[in-house]
Amino acid sequence: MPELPEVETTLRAIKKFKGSVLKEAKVHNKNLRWPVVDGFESSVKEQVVENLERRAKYIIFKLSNNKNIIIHLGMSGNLRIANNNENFFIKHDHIELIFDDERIIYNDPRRFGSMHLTANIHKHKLIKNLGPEPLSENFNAEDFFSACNNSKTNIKSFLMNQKNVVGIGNIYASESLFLAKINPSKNANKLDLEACKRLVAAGKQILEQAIEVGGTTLKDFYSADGSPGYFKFKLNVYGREGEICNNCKNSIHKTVINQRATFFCKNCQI
DNA sequence: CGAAAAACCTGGCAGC
DNA sequence: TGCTGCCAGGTTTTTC
Repeated sequence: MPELPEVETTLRAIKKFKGSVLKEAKVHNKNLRWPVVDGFESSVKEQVVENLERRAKYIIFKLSNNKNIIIHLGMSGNLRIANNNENFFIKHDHIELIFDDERIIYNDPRRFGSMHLTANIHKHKLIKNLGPEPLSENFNAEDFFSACNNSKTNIKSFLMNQKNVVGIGNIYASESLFLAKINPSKNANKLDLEACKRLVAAGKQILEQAIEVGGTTLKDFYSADGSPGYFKFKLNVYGREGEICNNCKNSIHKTVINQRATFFCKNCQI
């Protein structure tokens, strides 16, 4: 389910566990994208969750023993909250993080996600090479423009590369490029500063709006299949092949870039 | 080295 | 009803 807004929405839903004691973890299936380390359960047992934060698409639990749990949801992962008096499992519930009254359940059919334990977040291999947060000042037109200049790939792949900016996945890449009126196949090094300004602004706007509507789904967070996500966000191009462009009334086209479905308007996006 | 393709998995759906 | 093939919101690993 996750691009950055969905991860952020998930984080906000579980933020209430900050300050709580993680009584116990149960790993039912350790075979995720990478195996959950041996000793995970004993390492996190009875630790206070001192902070809950997000970096890129990773959710990070800071524990009182100075260890950190890192969670990535992959393509199909989600977290949900369940009451401990409901002994309710569904297929692909892999890990439980159990608190006094409630527990957080990690479910992931495709197991592209993962859960890690590390002492130093910033040295972790999945974290250390990440690019700027899209909603921060570190993601700005000037720096993005100079990075684009040094790239030979197309702008859509460039935008989805987490070294250049984090959090933008396949859906919001198409949506951002539509809003910025840039053709997804265009070489990154062909973008001028004005185009970069539009794209950076578009990316921030899309992500902020998606987070905003994601927040409205929080009330559904308890239901097993009520995962917050894309269904509330109004998409201009993604999944709309053959439909009418909301801007110019030509039809939306679909192509494949880097093995990923890509949607755009040939008329609006130059 | 950077860029492009393959790989990791399961489930849902269209088409036969 | 099956069965088959294709598609899916990510990112690492392998190949060129």
